[in-house]
Amino acid sequence: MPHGLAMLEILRRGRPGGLPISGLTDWKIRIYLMRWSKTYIPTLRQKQTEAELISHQLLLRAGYIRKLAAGIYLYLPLMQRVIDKFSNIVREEMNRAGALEITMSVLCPAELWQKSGRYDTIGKEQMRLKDRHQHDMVLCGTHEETVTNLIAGEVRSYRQLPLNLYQIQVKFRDEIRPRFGLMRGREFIMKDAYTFDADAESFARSYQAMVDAYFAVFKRAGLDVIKVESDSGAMGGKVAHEFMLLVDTDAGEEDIAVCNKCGYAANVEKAEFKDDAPDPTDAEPKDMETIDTPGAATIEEVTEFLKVDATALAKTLMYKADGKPVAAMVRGDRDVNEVKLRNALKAVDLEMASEEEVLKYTGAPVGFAGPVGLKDVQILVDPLVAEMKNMIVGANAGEKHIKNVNLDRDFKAAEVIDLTRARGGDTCPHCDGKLDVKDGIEVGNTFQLGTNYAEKLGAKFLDADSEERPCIMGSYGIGITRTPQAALEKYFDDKGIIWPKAIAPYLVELIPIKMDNENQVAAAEKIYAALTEAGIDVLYDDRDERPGVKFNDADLVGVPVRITIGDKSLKDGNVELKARSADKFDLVPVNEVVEAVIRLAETLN
RNA sequence: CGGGGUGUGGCGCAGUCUGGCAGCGCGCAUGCUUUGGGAGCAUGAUGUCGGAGGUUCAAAUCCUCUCACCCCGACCA
Repeated sequence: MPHGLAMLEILRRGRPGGLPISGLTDWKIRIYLMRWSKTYIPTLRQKQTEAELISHQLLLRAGYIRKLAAGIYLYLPLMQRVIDKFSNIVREEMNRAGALEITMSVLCPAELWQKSGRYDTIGKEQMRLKDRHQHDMVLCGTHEETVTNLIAGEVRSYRQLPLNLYQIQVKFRDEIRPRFGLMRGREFIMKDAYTFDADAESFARSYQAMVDAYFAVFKRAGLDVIKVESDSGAMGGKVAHEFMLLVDTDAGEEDIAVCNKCGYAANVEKAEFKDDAPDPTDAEPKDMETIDTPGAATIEEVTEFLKVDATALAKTLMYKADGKPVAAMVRGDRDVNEVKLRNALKAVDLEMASEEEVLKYTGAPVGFAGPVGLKDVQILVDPLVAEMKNMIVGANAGEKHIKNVNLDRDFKAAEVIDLTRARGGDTCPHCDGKLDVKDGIEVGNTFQLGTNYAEKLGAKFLDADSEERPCIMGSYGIGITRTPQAALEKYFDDKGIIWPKAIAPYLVELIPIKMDNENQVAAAEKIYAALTEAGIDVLYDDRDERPGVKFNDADLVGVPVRITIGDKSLKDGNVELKARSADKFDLVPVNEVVEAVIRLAETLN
């Protein structure tokens, strides 16, 4: 028996699940069962109603995932292979960057989160439970507390730094509303890395090393991502970046402001901008005048009623920040950026005031709030409003507005601070380019954490001058399960998935047209053996199905390269080689298939 | 948590308004015929109609409670 077929016998008897098969060289260790009839790929013909996004729909239909409960998914054999391939890319690039792989527990004593202070601020998203001894435990959605605790007391000298620890592991966040399949699940897999440095210069190098590694990871995975500035949210710290995959479908969960000239890019939550509106009139302050505006509550209605531009109005929006009333003022044509507002207030809890609360705070129904005469309400004013003269605002009375209102003369601001949400067409804060707002999916993030966690959890060391100092930390995530799904928002057509080759479950799908044709099966076995020996992942569709079924399943599953074996070409000793992304195939002699596959794969994303 | 919606065979759905034998398509099993883009014929299996309680001679259908899931919003390292 030829060597190839002997090996196939080993494979056939091998255990599913990818356990190493003895006697194979290192690079063949990840070989699995690859016959369709022996694996488990439950494809579905019909659209599943539970899925909205195309990527989610495809993963369900092509047999990659199944749902167990809201936001909790099982990864079937194809998905497991995608996860393995992407994880390995991440692992290799992290290791190359000098990070060390560890595994931390999903469970964590609540005590550590109480120490860091996040137990009280992270909210209901954190899953909490008690063990049999009634000890409070949490399920980790991120591991700053755990890893910092690990380091605390163990790292005592600057000589032991820098340190970069990472894991690829399950996370749990009890999302208020899970959706979009793997993109917003409650349980998911994440690569999370944590750096510990002794000083700022060292930290800058560690951070840059992670940024470089991230670009390398996404490039290898066939994904174009951009790095954008982001808000650091509940992580604390000042500087943060997100790695975004820009998409054209409606799956974009984040709005990204991108300068068309200088490369500035930021999450709209964070984005700064220069406003282009004409300078406010330099008219002298006029006397305030209360005017009736019957039936005009919204900005549109008021501008229509008074025949003025929205830029002449100031909106006063009522919020409740940690239980206290707050008024946020932005220009009439602008929207409040709630992240900026939250940061300005340093509030844990921020929500818009209800209709009843607005009535209580302002004495008027929604739509007529204004800063003049507001009592016991903190007023934050956007700079664009601060420079307005003779603005029009709500009168805190039903159906009334006030004209010619001026800051300082007519009301006082607790603070003048940027509260406005950037929008497409705004001018870049760093050059004279224009900002474009695009839809993106976050696939990775990096945070500069400073010394907050190290101080609270006692990760301190002695520096060269024998002084005790807290570690400077960073944390870095890549969504292992979300990224492949995000990729599908870009790589699909009306027939199904078109994987980038590096994260495809298999590189090649092998389809004999007729399984009861000896010549076709013999050629298939030969090619299967040759590709397998060359270390190429092949999915051999050995089912006795009609060709249409096999072709449609192949297109749905999205393996990048397809080899079709049929009588038409086989009579001349050829098989058909076709890229999933192409319309046409090439004829290739049976004994040259391996080289041809490698050559074709080189040209594919 | 607020608003809207859906639970009927493995999947997709009809039936519910107006109570009266639980149906259709796909899939599944067996046989025959087929075989280059989701085959045809024949035969067959599969349901506590999400759950509990109630009304009724009779409940998938009406009433009450409850659970799960989906969509919109708030939230999101």
